[in-house]
Order: sequence, then C-alpha cells, then structure tokens
Amino acid sequence: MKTSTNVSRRREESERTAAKGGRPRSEQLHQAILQAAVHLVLTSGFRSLSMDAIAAEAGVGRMTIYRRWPNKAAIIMAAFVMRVDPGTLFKPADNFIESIRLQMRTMAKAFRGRDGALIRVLLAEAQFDPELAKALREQWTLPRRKMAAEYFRSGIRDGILRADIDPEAMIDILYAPLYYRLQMGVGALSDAYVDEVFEHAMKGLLHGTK
Amino acid sequence: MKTSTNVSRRREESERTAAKGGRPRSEQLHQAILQAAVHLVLTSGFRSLSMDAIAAEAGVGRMTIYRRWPNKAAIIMAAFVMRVDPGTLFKPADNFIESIRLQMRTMAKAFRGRDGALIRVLLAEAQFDPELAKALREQWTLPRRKMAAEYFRSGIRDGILRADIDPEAMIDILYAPLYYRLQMGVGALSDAYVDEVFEHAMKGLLHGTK
Amino acid sequence: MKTSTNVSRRREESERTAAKGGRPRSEQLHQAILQAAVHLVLTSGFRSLSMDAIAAEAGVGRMTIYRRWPNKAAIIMAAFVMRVDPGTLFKPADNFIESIRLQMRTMAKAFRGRDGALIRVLLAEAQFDPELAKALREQWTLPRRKMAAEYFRSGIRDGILRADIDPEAMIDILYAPLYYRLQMGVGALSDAYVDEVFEHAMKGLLHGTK
Amino acid sequence: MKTSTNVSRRREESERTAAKGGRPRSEQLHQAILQAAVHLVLTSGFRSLSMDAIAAEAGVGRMTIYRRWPNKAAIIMAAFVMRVDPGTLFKPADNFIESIRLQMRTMAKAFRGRDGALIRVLLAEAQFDPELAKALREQWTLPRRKMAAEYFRSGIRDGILRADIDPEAMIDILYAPLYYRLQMGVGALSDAYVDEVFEHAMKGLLHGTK
DNA sequence: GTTTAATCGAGACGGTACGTCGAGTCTTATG
DNA sequence: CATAAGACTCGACGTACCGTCTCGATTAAAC
Repeated sequence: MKTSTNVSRRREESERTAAKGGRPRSEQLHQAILQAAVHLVLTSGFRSLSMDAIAAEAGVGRMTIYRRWPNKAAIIMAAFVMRVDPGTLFKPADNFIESIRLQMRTMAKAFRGRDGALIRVLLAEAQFDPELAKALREQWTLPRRKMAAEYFRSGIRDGILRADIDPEAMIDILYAPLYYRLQMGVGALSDAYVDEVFEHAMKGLLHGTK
Repeated sequence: MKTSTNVSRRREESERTAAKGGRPRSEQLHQAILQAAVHLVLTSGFRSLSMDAIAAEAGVGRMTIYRRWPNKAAIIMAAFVMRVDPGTLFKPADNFIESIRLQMRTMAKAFRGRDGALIRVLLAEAQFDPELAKALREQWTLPRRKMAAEYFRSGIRDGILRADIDPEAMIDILYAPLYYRLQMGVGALSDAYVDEVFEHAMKGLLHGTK
Repeated sequence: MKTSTNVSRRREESERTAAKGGRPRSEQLHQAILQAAVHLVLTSGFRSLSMDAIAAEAGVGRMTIYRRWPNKAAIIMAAFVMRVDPGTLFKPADNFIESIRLQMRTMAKAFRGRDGALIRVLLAEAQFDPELAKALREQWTLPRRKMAAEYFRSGIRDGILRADIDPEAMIDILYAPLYYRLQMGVGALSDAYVDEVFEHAMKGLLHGTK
Repeated sequence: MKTSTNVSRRREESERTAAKGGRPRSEQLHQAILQAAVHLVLTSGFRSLSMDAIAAEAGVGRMTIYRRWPNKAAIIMAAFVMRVDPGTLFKPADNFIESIRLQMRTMAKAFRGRDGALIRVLLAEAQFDPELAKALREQWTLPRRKMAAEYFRSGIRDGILRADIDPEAMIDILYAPLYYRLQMGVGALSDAYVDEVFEHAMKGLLHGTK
C-alpha cells in the first residue's frame, strides 16, 4: 500500500538521518510533514488533500501536525516559504533594463513549475482565508514588491526610467500579467509571452506622440 | 428564526408572481436559489456556505438544488453569469483612447462591488475545479477578451494605436492589474489607480527614445 | 429494462381487457397495483419495496396509488385479503376431529406458500402500525378465530370435546405454533409437524391420570 | 431543548462514573447508546427511531454508533441481549409440573413489560432482516428452547411426563401462545390466560378416552 | 543509568456537511 | 375529470473530514 510505503520511507530516512547525528527529531518531523503535504498537493490537488492523508503520508500522528499549523493552507504556506529564495530579486547586471526582463523570465519559469502550482493554491485559498491572505502578502507579495520598487526607483534616479513613473504601477503592469496567466488558463507563460509583455509595457501602447 | 422568515419571503413572492401569471414555477425556484446563494456568499463567505443553508434560505429542498447544479461553485457561477451584462464592452465614444479608460473604470467599479466578490470566489474556486475554470473562461474571460481585442485592432487599423501592438498583450497589461488588485489586497481598486495603470501603459515606462 | 417491460405488459393486458369490454378501468388499475405490489414483495422483499417501484411495475402514477391506500402495508393487506378464501374454514367432514387436523394442514400449506410470506410481512409490519394491526385483526385473525370457536363449541355440544374446554385457549394451543414456526425459523412447517402438535395437544402432555 | 438536556445528563453521569474510577469510557458510551436507544423505542416506537435521534439522546456522534452496530435493529438486539437473564430458566422446584407453570408466568410477565416491547420489535424486524433473525434465534430462541427441552426430557425420564412426548412440540404448544398473544392484540397476556393454556395443554383437549 | 517529563503514533470522539434515497404532496399536460 | 409523469419539501441515511482528546509507547532530559 502506498501509505505504509511512504511511512516506512520516512522512517528509514529518519533513522538514517539520526545515525548521521543530524538535525533534531522535531525538525525532521517538520520537514517530513511539509514534504508530504507538497507531494500530495502536487499529485492529487489541494481539494482532495486531507489532514489524515498528510499524516499518513508523513507517517505522523495528526496531533503532531496540528501542534505546528492550524490548517492545510498554513502547511502549504510554510512549505512554500521554505522553498522561496530569500536572496536578491534582480541580478546586478550591467544592463538595467535587461535585468528586469530577466527577472520576469525567472519568475515565469518558477510559475511554470512547482512554485507556480503552490502559488496558485495559496492565492486561491487566501481568497477565503484572511489569515492566509495576510501571511501570503507579508511573506511573499510585499517583500518582492518592495525590492522591485526600490530597484525601479534606482532606475529613475539613474535617469533610465522616466521620472514621472510610479514604481507601484510599474510593478503591477509588468507582473500582474504573469499572475493572470497563471490563473486564467489563457495562453502559456512562455518566455516569449514575457518578452511581449515587457516590450509593450516599456514602449507604451500609443504612438510616440510625446 | 431567520430561515423561516426567508422561506416565507420566498413563498409570498412566489404567490405574488403566480398571481401576476408570471414565470413558471420552475423558473422561480431557479431564481430563488441563485438569489439565496449569492446573498449567503456575500454575507457569510463562500467557505461557510453549505447546500443546506442555501436550501433553507431559498425555502427549497436539497434535491431541487442538486437537480440543477453539481456543487456550490456551479451555483455561484450561474448567478454570476445571470448578472453579467451581455451588452457591448466599449461605449462607441468619439474619443477612442478615453473609451478604453472608461471601460477600465467601469470594470474596476464592478470589481469593487458585488461582482468583484463573486469573481474573487469563482476565480479562486476555479483553481481547484477544472469544470468551473472552463466555464469561467468560456463565459466570462474569453468573450470579453475577444471584444477587447477587436476593439484594439480597430484602433490599430485607424492608426490610433501603434501597428506593432499585440492586442492580447495589451489586454493583459491593462486588465491583469485589476485582477491582481482584486485578489492581492495590495492597495485599492480606485479610479485613480485605474488611471495610473492606464497612463503608464499608454505612455510606456521608458524615456521617449523611440 | 425490467420496469418498462412490466409497464407495457400491464398496458397490453389493459387494452385486451378493455377490448373485451371487461371491468371498469378503475378496477383494472386496482388489480394491477395489487398484483405489482405482491409480485415485488415476493421477489424483492418488503423492505426494498418502494411506492415508486410499485407504480413503475404497475405502469401507474404514484397518486393513483395514494388515492386508494395510505401506505405500502395497506396495499399488501388489500392484496392479501383479496386472496383469502372467504369460504368455510372447516370442511363438514364425517369425522369431527380429523376435520380439525385437516384444517391445520391446510393452513400450514398456505403458510408454506405465498400467503405465508404475506402474513409474515403483514404481521411484522403490524407491530409498528396500529392501523394495520387493526385491519389484520378484523379481516383475518378474528373472523377465523370466530369460525373456529364456533366449530369447537359444536364439538363440545356434541360431546366430542371435553365440556370444560375453552375454545379460545384451544385455538391458541393448536394454531399459535403454526405462527410461531412461520416466524421463528425454528424447524419446518411440515404436515408431520402439524400432526405432532395436533396429537400432543389432543392427548395432553401428562400421563393419563385424569 | 430535550436533546441538550439529555446530552448533559449523559455527560454529567459520565463524569460521575469517571470520578468513581469506573468502567472505561468506551464501555460507558456503549451503555449510553443502548440506554438511549431503548428509551426512544419505548417512548416513540421503533419506526420513528433514527440514528440521529439515538446519537442526540446519547450525546454521541453518529459514527460512534455506526462503529459498533450496523443498524437500528442491531442496537436494540444488543440492548435486549444485555437485559436477558442468562441464568437458569426453570427454578429447581419440588413440584416439576408447577415449575413449568411458574416459568410460563415469568415469561408472560416479562412479555407484559419492557422485554415484551423489545421482543415484539425484534421479532417483527427479524422478518425483514435475516441477520437479525439469526441473531435473535441464536441468542434468544434456541438457548431457551434447549434448556426447556432438557427440562422436559428430565420430566420424561422421571416418569412425570408421558414417554411419547416430543419436547419440541411440547415447547411450541406451551410457549407459542404467549408469542401469539404478544403480537396479535387478541386478549391479554394475563396469568389467568397462562394458566388456561397450561391446563388445557396438560390435560389434553379430548375426553380422557385414552 | 535510571527515572521523569515530553512528545510521539494511533485512533476514537463530537460534530458538520455531504450527496442519495424514499415518502407523501402538488403541478402540469394528456386523453 | 382522472390519469401518468415527475418535480417538489422533508428528513433519514451512511460517509468523509475536521479539530480535539485519550491512550500507551518511545524518546530525551534530568538526576
């Protein structure tokens, strides 16, 4: 049976890790639960995900999960946060503009993969769960918006971007389309698409009458 | 008790309508259910919405609901579709550009109200329910994209918009930010915000080097 | 499909009968319903019997049934009463005593067949349904007890039975065992069993010390 | 409200028992459920008995009931079995014959009370439920028949009963009338009635021609 | 090295909502 | 007008999860 297989898989791993004198057991359980939750979400979807299933997959009692997180969404959120690269958003490239395009491509690539699936789930669930919405905003959305805004402001200071640009609006115009495509099922999140959005936004939609 | 109040409300209305020789009973039930569902979603939220509650609020048996829709999301979808104005998207204004801005404002206003709440719920639920995703795409997203794309293409033909613009990308840049703000809880969906997005997108983000 | 087959069966029969200028249509429906009900009880059991099923089997609307009987049990009761031979209970035989034994055998035979199944169902259902209990008592139990009591009394008058016998108790001693075996699943309701009960009751259980 | 009253009644009792360091909790629930079920059957009848009602009356979740018994009848059966005195059937009296009469009276008395109501329900339900029929036969009918048969056989051995008597037939003649009266609503199950049946059966119905 | 105190797995518990089924009522269209 | 068809309200069914709680067993720390 799948469950017991996974249980023993976790157990064996646990013993192995302990033998290596690794992290404390509590930390191992943490990881095992997050891993199990993500695995189940990616394979079976968030809706058919139950606390029981996570507990079984992780080889763990239900209380052990509830001791750490209040609900399924919080687990996925924790797993997602753990995966997010806390590093810099924009590579300090010699070409300011191209660096933006590259960052957008990186994000699109993430959205195409595992992170995209998690974001989709979290963003959707957040519509019903203010706690989660807050967490998502504070741990994902706002930090990245802040970094982007700062980067864009530096571009304004350096005279590369127009002075009358609002970084917040710029962020929305460039990145909202990625979220839109992630959720809407209207066309792919390809690099070509990213480029197109990027070019259009940069050049503007009107004739160069200014 | 709340329920019986609502039940009788529906019943009285039913008799009144029948007295007017109005719509067939079946159609009345349809409306009563949709109305009850929307009312409950708007007051108590989608998560705490149960088939029982809808049935009670509508003064209707559970089976009558299941006969018509397979789940809660489908009910909300039906209610939403019923509300959507199937008319033209862009008012044939003398000023092509301003007409776009007006349409964006109209949409933002809708998003601020009842429709926004429904869209939020539907879009979120659609992330877990492919059937709903399909319905939402076909009955909401795609038709409006199509109309917008045609309008934009006419702008290109008339030489108002640049010839090298992809209407699809233009749609995303202009409208995705509205969805983004609807969901993210990052700032309000005010007319001022709409204008800002509009202006930035139209003028472009770069210096007028073109 | 089974149902439609049966429906058309009834319909064809109906037309045939009508062509013969037979009983009024209402009476035909009556019979068709009772027949369908008995058929279903005998094949599928009383528990898995629904008004829908009867209506479908009889090719009849549900209201047509409810107009005639208040519930399933009443239908079976009606069907049962219709089958019961309203004639004499005891054949006027030359041998008074043997006539009793014969009557017991006749009853046992009936209990082994279709009537037994119906009695079992009715008697059981009557434990939960006072109306049915009354009907069963008045249309089945009491009439037969009365006839038997009279017959036994004639035996007393004629000096064949002891003068100090209470016919009611005699009825119970002779016939209750048949009902007991019908319900208990303890041994068969064979003629041999009937004879044994009969002999024991007649001779008494004690040594002939009297 | 009735339910909450009963719930708390059970709860308080639970705490009291726990304070006494009494039976394990699981056993308490068992008892509470059986008690609630019997109470409801005796007050409202078996037909209007629902799993929901039992659960509410016992202050218990539905699953807790389903974990233990498959249906209502099984619960009543369990409650009944628990009440049945597993002791000897016939008091070892100095007078063999009178001991039988006494036993019959004891049974009649039981049938007049709570046990009679339960037996009625169980016997009726058993006509539709082979599982229950089997349980009732094996846990009620057959054990008592066996004890009675042995007792009667000892009477034969001791020369008190006639040698040609079949204990099984004797059981039926003596006891079937009690079941008959229990179910038929034909006369009361009084001690006088028991005596009458007893006397008739013992003396035989015919003239002492033997 | 043993004892003590957490922490664990397992799983039963009360509860809520589900989706289905049948009873009995009421409506509509047919003949 | 009575009917067949079938939609309606109501309420019980049995299931699935939720989040809580209890129970031994296992582990880790304190002694």
